[in-house]
Amino acid sequence: MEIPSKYDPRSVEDKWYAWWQEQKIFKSEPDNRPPYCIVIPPPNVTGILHMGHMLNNTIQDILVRRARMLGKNACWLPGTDHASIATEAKVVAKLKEQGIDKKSITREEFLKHAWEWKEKHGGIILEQLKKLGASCDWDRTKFTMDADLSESVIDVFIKLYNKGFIYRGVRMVNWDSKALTAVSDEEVIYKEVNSKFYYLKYYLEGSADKYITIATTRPETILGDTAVCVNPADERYKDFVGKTVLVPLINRPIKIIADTYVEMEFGTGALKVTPAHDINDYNLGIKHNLESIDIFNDNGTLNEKAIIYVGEDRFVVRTKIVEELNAKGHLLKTEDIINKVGFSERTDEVIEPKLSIQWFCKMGEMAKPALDVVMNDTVKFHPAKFKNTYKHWMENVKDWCISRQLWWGHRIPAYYLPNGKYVVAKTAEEALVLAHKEFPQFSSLTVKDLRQDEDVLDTWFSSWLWPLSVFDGIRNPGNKDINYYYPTDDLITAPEILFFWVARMIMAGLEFRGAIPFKNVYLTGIVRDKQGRKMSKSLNNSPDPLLLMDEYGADGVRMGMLLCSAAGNDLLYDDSLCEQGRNFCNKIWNAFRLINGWEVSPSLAQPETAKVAGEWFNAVFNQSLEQLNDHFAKYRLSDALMLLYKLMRDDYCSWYLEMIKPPYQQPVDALTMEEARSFFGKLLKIMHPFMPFITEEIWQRMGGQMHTTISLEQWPDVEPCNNALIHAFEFAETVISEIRNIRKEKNIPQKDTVELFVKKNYNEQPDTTFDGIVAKLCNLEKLSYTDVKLENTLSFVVRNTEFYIPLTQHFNVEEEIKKLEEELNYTRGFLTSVMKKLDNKSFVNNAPAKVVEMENKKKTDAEARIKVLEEQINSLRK
RNA sequence: GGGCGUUUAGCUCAGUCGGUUCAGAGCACCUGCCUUACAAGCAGGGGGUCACUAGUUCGAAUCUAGUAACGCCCA
Repeated sequence: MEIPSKYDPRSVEDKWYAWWQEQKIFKSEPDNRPPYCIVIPPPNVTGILHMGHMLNNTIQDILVRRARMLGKNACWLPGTDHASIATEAKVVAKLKEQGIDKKSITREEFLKHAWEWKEKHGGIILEQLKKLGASCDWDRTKFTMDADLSESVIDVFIKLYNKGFIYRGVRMVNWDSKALTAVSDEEVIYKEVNSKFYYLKYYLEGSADKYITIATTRPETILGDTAVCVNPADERYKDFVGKTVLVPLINRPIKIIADTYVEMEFGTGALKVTPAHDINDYNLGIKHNLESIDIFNDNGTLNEKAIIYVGEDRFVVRTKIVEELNAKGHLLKTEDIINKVGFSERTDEVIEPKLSIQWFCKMGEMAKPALDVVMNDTVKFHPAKFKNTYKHWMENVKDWCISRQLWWGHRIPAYYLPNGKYVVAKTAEEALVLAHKEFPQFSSLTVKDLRQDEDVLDTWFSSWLWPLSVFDGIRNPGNKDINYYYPTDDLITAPEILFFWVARMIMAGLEFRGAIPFKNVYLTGIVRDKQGRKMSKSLNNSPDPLLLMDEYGADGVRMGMLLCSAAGNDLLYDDSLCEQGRNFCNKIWNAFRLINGWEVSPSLAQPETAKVAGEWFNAVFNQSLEQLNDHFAKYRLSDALMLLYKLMRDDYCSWYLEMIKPPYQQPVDALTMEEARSFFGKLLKIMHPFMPFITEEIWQRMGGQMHTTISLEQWPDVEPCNNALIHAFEFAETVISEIRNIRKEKNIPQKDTVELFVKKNYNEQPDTTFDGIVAKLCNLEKLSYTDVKLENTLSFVVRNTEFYIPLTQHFNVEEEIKKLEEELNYTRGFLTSVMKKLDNKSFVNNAPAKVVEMENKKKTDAEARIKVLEEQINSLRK
């Protein structure tokens, strides 16, 4: 059967993926092998596969597949998270399209729609991962809102509440007035925007001309002002402190207070204080016992406390109020400034700092041990530089706002009594029991009188349990799975979520199981476009991974992603990387075609060249395998792949196969064929984690045994081998390269044979190991040794051995002399630099003996070479 | 404003213990080849003041300090 000269991934990939699944290759159940486990960073159910997932999941698949081949019981557990804000926004939008307003339906009705949406769209991304070749145990797929995982979340809430770690409090939160929920600090993106600084006059009470000027970027918030603050050391305002001014337009009297918090140089040095709408003002308000006036509704419109503009949007009011302030003589001037404004990561709405009652989780006590395990490398970060960032964050950790004003998610298990007090329990029934116990005065209370908290928990409050809850480790801490797979081995994620996911998983692991959740954290970079911009929908600069895989093959794209991705570094993605991956697949494919096309003759003996070639490649392979294992141990996957690329392309294809290639249309001997196939098989195995599809395809074609998959082959052991051979070949390689150069310079075609004479000097004995190979690769008619210089021949010198190619018609004495003189000059310069060191007494006295010895060897070698070159030049000049 | 990191070839990056495995790799580029596995290929080649300055040292891309540019996180 004719094998096409181009590898076609499309005809291969789906076939093998389906077969792997059918054969349950990725299935894992506890047994007595050592486990290797990765839990997937659960992608968001609203998500579709993007380049970040491609990178992240390729890395996970490589690690899992290698572990499987190392004989471990490898389990890669997939799943998704419910992404409360993003999903709820999607569902609300979808309902709106259908003409349904969220407010007009009940919570239960809404959740029904949400679940329908999840069932329909929630699994898309996992299906896409299969295209990539992800070797997940799909039978174990989890979702953060599965019944068992949900129960775990609620159990943990109750546990932490009873421990006093969860409390309810009034705090300044980041309010998203579009999503109508508080968002965490981590979900606020600060962007620089062009703003205006408005200078406003606040007149002293009862005065028509005395005023104090404040500067603000948010004039609409003056309606919530409850003080003006100046620095006590500020001479300009000394007389004002303690006096009363009137808030413009509404004439509310407020005090002028003094606090060193105010910077005299900033703005006018007088600060309007709005405790309900600015975190710094809030703190100032607590200190000075100021009133907080919240003038905003949840949707960003003004409420009746603002007195004017009630019901109008905050940004509309900003424009209007400036006009009015100007018209009424309160606006002194405006200035253009650039300031940073927080935007919601989810809705891109300007975040409103807002006072509200939220649920919080105390972090201090849990942070301490979680910091320790990272600092002492119980949990290792790759690259380690992220330890610094982690440390800084953990030492300045703030309490975690865990409530969200949404319906999609885990509802907070707090039940309010008619008097506003509450109890925390798993069910309403249990809550009632508790209520009766804690509040005996409500003895007639029934379940119907209890009102469950309307809010749900932050999605991270379920993801932080992920490595535990997917194995049911919260509800059933003694079960077989959790005991076997936990702690998991490696976690692969982005540094962006180091704090609000990785750190919290470590905390949760230690808090709820007393053990770390994973041993290694591999932090990937962000995939950017060629110009270094983040990939985003709005820029439309992100390629569709599915189209990419269609064009270059999953293996090609996997290789493309990985080639440029040192751990922790951002990678600048370009299609040409995938092209390189595709080309490499084609190279491997053609190596297979070559071998596959050889006819074997059982009667042929193995030629000496093929024997040497086999020994040499065996040595190279084992040396490379050792390095490869080392790269894996250090999580240097990009280096590992590059090593494989060179091993396959340069060493196997360009050198080894050319060494053993039988003459055109001649058969190959059986032993050489066997060796070539065996090496190829080993190469396929160690490349398999990176390129699972092509390696399986060729493996099957070579073996023709459908019952064994390369995925379960054993990773080769490093065998002892002849490393001296590798070194010896370097000399032969230089000789071959010199001859190729001469052919090229003199335009001598490869098919014309040439003769080569070798003259050893200084009584050196020739190492003839590679002579046959040199002769074969350079198409030599004859390779012979000589004791005399040959005249009128082309020549070159390697180390201090002379080589002659007797081709008189190509010989030009001037060119030869020139070439040799260039080398002579270079070597003399080299010797000078060596002598400089050796003549330096401090160097000889202080440097380690080994280093000095090396310099001495360089000296002798250079001197010997110089002598050979000089003699040759002299003989040419005769 | 505070913390951290980065700066090596046109691009993306290695460079572990300061010293011949130290100036490297891949890509890109240039030259020559449609040589019978592969032009998605082969064989060659050019290209860097290791950001800058000072210091430590016999010796610095590597260690120290400062400067500059860029990036990330936090406020």
